[in-house]
Amino acid sequence: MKTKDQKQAIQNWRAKRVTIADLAEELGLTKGTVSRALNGYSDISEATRIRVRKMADQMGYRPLSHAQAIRTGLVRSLGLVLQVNEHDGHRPFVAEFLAGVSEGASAQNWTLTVSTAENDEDTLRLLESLADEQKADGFILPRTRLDDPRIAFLRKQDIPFVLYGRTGDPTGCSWYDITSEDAMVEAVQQLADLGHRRIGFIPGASGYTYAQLRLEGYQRGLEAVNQPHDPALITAPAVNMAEGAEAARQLLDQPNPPSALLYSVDRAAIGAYTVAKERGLTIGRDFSVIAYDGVPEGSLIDPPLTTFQVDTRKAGKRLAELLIQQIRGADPEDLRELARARFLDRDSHGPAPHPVDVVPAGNTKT
Amino acid sequence: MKTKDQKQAIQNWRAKRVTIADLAEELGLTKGTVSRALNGYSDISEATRIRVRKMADQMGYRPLSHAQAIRTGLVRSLGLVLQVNEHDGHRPFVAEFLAGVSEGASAQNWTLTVSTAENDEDTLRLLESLADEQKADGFILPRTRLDDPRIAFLRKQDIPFVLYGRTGDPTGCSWYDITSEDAMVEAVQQLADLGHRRIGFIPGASGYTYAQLRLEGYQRGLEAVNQPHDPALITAPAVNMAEGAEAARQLLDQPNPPSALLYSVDRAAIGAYTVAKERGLTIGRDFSVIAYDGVPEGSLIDPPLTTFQVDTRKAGKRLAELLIQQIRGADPEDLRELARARFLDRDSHGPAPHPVDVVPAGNTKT
DNA sequence: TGCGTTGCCGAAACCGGTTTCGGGCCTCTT
DNA sequence: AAGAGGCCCGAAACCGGTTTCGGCAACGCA
Repeated sequence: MKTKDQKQAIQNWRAKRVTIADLAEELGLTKGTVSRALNGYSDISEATRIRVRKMADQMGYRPLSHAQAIRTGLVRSLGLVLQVNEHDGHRPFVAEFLAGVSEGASAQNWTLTVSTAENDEDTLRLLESLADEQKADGFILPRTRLDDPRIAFLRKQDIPFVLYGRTGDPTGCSWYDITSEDAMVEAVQQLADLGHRRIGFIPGASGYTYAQLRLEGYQRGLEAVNQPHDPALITAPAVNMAEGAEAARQLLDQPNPPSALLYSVDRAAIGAYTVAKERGLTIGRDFSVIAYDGVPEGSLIDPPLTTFQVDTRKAGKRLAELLIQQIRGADPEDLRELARARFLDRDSHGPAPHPVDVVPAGNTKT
Repeated sequence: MKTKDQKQAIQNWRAKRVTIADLAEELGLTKGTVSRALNGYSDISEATRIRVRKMADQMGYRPLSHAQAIRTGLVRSLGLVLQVNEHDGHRPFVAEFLAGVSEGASAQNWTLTVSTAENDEDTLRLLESLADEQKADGFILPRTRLDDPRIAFLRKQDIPFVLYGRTGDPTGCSWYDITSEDAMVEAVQQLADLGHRRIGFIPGASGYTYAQLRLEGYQRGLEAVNQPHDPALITAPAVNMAEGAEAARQLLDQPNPPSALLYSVDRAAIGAYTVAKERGLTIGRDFSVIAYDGVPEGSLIDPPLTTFQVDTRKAGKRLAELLIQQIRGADPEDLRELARARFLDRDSHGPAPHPVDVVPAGNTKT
């Protein structure tokens, strides 16, 4: 079953690694005592605790997490299942997100187990087997939906998890999220201040919590600036260039077209650039565009896209920290955090083209 | 140290999970026998082997990899350390790559442990601790260099690894790679066929194997079409938009400027678009651009970028498979695979602007 | 002085697997 | 018919940790 080389290799690392038994012998104690000392049991005297701790450092002892796991059931690993065949609006962020999670995890000497799935069924299957085979002690769920099968599953199985995003039924859920709804409110206000009186809205993928929240943000924004809700100003969901372009056409072709388009998603907003070129319009002058996400391409296109930037890396880091806390016994409902997106004031938005009746004072960009 | 909830939770999954002892009891055998039966030892009769196999399936027995690991030293996990603060030309591919690796790994019931690092030192430290703590049985090394500290380290420690890319000293190395040098040859030939007599080359990040190979490919291409090597046609390395633009300026400002620019990296090539706009030139007509990588933005810009596409997902998958083979005892030097990039014939290249003396017959794009 | 606490640690079981060792039974020779 | 050998499996040690249990010694108190 095994080659000689392999056995040799195994021999090698076995020779090097210092075990708890080595430590115990060196200290003149038993394994059990050493273990309890290191794990802070109260029946170990302060003196020996320190002595053990010191010797452990000195000898470079590091317990094997999977040897511990066999008794404790914890492998000190966070699970992440990425669904990759969706609209790929989030792919540019994967690296950032991983960096964050990894940073948060390895700071406490935890690791990250990643897996990818094609669809919901796959995802659930993976969550199940990863949990069952104890490859991960808990999971980070990105891109949450209002009604999310992953949440239902993990909740039922009593497996710890944290959400990147919020969800319909928050019972027993922890999360970290960016308040993109606030960003939408802010965007509407900015546009209204610039004289825009009809603002079109292009929602994100339906079913996802973020899409719902951004829509609500848009609506709250309208109320804040005393503009009427007009269903004709809200298009079908758009998450990529083609859909974004289609949405732009539909809005601009109306008898009373909006002078500003508020996109839920950057990559859809890029579609508006195609439409502008088609029609010889200049974005930022003939009509305004504001979006959300902060994809890198946004700064490359002409004019650079006004949008909101998300600190994806920090999100990953906080999620890792929250999940670890939860696995260690914290109450999930105490672990909820929100942060704001950063406004990137670029050139795809500007004053409304046709001067309107009343422009609020002090907001006329010369 | 632990809450009651946690103990309860542990109780729960313990109750459910079927262990090898359960299996043995059900079969009227001992753990040892069952274990040997499942692992294909020769001292178990075919009959009982089948009986055990069947019962295992029926009861849904799945061994805990970390329980096995404590004796075997193998956790059935692949390690991947991503360096994230580099020029981010490869970030868009991270998701694809992960999907591939994950696919290859989970097909054989292995998992993937990911970690990120800021710099070389970090990376080595992580490799060391992941290997030492047996979080991974081997590693996949992306973005290899001619002289790669990771390779030196892992080789010395006798830890299995596979390269995504090649390296200076191939002793004991396995790899999967795309022959981007062939792509460069092909590009030069295409351009020469279109009448280009001076082709500029913009190298990738120095130190990386790919950069060296692509440069050699460019030079081989020149020889194949009988064009002279002119050092003035080779710029400093460029891996992002700014550097790419600078390289374009430098080449186009020469007294005898090239009519085509061959970039090692897509994201640098995008810089040429800025320069074209600055000078009122049209890419694909006034001068040609061909690049390499196949980043998504390439199809969004105007004109769409002619480039070579890499099947990153497949690369990840093959790498996972190769690494698993190696860990199972295969000779690393038998595990080497090369594949070709796919030419994306888009619009950023075209016939040379100033008709030249001799145009090879049959290659005049009308 | 006697007795119950308390503090502290050793001994041993335990977790879920793997691997070594030895021996019973059957078969095949001679 | 007896010895040799092979086929199979049980028994037990082992891997590197954790956790339970019990007991010894010192201490406090009456």
